[in-house]
Amino acid sequence: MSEMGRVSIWMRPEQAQRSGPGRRPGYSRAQITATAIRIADAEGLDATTMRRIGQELGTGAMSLYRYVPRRDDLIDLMVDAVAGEIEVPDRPSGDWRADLSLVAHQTRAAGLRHPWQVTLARRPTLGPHSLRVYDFALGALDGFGLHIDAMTTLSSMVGNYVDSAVRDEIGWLEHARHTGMDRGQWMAEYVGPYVGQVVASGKYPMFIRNIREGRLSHQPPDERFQYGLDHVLNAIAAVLPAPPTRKASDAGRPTAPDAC
Amino acid sequence: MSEMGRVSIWMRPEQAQRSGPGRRPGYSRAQITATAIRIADAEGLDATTMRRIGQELGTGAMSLYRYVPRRDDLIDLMVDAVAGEIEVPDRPSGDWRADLSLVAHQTRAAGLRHPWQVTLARRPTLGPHSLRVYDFALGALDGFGLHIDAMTTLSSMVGNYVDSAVRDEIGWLEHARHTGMDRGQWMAEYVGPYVGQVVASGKYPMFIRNIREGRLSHQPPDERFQYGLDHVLNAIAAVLPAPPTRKASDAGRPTAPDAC
DNA sequence: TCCAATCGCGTACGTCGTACTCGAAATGAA
DNA sequence: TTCATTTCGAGTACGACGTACGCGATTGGA
Repeated sequence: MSEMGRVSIWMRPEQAQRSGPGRRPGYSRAQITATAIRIADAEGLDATTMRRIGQELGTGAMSLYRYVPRRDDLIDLMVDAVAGEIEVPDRPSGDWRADLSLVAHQTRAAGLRHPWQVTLARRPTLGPHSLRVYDFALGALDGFGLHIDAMTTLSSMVGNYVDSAVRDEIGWLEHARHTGMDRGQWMAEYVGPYVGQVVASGKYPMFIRNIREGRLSHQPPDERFQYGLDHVLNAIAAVLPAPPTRKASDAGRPTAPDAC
Repeated sequence: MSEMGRVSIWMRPEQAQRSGPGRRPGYSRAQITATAIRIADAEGLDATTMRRIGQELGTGAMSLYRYVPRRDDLIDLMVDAVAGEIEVPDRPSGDWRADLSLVAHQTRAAGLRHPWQVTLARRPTLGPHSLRVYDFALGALDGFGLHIDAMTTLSSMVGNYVDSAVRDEIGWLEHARHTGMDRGQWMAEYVGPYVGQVVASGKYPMFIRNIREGRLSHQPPDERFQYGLDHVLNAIAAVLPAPPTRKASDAGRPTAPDAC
């Protein structure tokens, strides 16, 4: 029994309705995962302890281990459940820019609904929902004659941008939860004086220019996100060859140099 | 005294040699940070406990709190110390592509030397060394007439790529430390059978193509990193206007769009 | 010399994940 | 219906963790 969890959680599917002797399970992975996500959304991942989840379900901590080998595996399940909220069509539409834009916005929305998610740094989740999103994003760049490696690289540029942007957007949240100060306090008390001191020091000229001339951080989050996303998609469009078979709508950003 | 650490660690510099009564400190922030980094390099961040650091220094855990308000702040110090290993010139060279490439490779090297670093998901570190690197990378894109916001966005595309690439490169390391299995075991036992099962299922066509046709994951890490970096830099080059004042050497547009 | 400030650090508290264990419950076979 | 078999629920316990608190030892200035 102490050999549990020596293998990927995705290889240990929950046994569906068993037939045979023995008591029937009173809970389920989906129920436990949903409860854990609810707690993490409201109070952060640190508050999402096994005891707390059990308490929320009206049971003890150890009961959960009948359904999940380890807390880390439960977090894998949580991440994939969040990926399940990302709504993408079954198949790319043919407009790669619209498709990647859709994935980006959906992923951002899911990230904002579940702020704890971006605080994680883990190996990529291989759960079914994550794979579905991955497949859609990669498929959007299919049909240009690119090598699969090039498609992966370009597609992940969008993914990397979204991750980074969402992390910036809510990065202060976890910190706020730890210290109990909201964003205003954080700016004013925690880093504000330090930033002022750095600016006054005269070192780091680009950092200072960013503080002085940068408008991005003063814009509404939606516009800020779109601004960066447009830059990334423009850069991709600029290296994307013209689609060979597909009719060139405004999708492919014509006259692009070849990239591979 | 319990008000300690309610403000950024960078606003609480270590008091240099104090003059006045009282015992002289026997340790230093730099010494504690270096010790913590050494432990984290060898055994991972989880093993880098306050007790362990103290033990390595021949003292107790609580002694460290004379120098560092909280463990989180010590981690900030560690991150900035790693940034201090990134060697960049005082000022960009004028060849933006060479400059960004330098930062990318140096950052990767530092990340590989300190694998724990990429497992962190934190607000950006504002320490002096981090700011220096940030300033250099941003300055490389100066002189094209771009708005500071555009420069920030493009520069961070490189940073995001490096972060993601290094994370992929050593992502299995932390996991290996937790489970005690090396990469071979991890592939063969942990996800291997699952990946085979996914491929056999026939779903996720792009994922399958990546497994079947993708050469990237079978290449040496250095080439893999360079491949992705070239794509990112090519994409940036493709949206970069011609430099107005600077003589157009091979810097702005490398005339080598195909890197595959 | 003596005072006050500072350091080193032992002790202790509340928290965590989870290994172990055993009674309770649910089934199929008799 | 009865009972052996199997699984579930959950209490207890262990060894970590970060760190609050407090006290004796050390030091420079008056």
